[in-house]
Amino acid sequence: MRVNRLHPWPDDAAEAEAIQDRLRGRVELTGPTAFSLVAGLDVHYHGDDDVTAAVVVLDAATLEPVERAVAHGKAAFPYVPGLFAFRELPTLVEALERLAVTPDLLVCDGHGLAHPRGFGLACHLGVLTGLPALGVAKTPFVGVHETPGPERGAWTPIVHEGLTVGRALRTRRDTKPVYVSPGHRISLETATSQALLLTPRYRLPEPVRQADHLARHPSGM
DNA sequence: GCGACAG
DNA sequence: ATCTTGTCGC
Repeated sequence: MRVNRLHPWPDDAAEAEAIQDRLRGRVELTGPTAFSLVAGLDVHYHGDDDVTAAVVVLDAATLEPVERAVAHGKAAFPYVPGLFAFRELPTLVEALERLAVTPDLLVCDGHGLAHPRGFGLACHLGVLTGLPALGVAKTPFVGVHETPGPERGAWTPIVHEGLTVGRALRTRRDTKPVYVSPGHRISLETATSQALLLTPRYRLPEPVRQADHLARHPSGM
């Protein structure tokens, strides 16, 4: 698939924040409620700044893999909480561009709206591709929330600066929750239901799990 | 001033 | 993210 380059690469944190503040206005919180080709994305780090980005596209109905792609590169920015997306974006975009199919939904490893400026990795990838996107993070970042009940499907709102920006969601019974937030062209409600639908067994959604596996073992096995 | 801080 | 053993559960 093709991905647009909507902005120049930032030289420092101030420029990166300015890009986030500008692109934030493009985020849409409504969109489709059902999907047929769902992509999971993840990045694996080696040594200091070598990265491998992986994308796995699954058939939403069966959760069977349809296509995979990987790309190797360098972390493109220093790690700064809140600017994390700039590390992985170029390599993730390269992997996406190697896909022959175009997915309907991107499931990203990190936050979307639940971000200090309301523009996490999932929002950034959504805006660059124009595709619906949601974020699933393994740890909370901004806002406050109660602990959801222990059963699969239980959730509580994440409230940041008076706004509900995401949900703490229990995807598996008695297992630490995940933190779901909209990225682009999706509602919080749909992001939550999709995250749950895509997680029939383990803690993390199947697309992200498989992308994680592929990023770690690009050659197979 | 000090600690915390997606991956 | 990554450095790392054993252990518990499916």
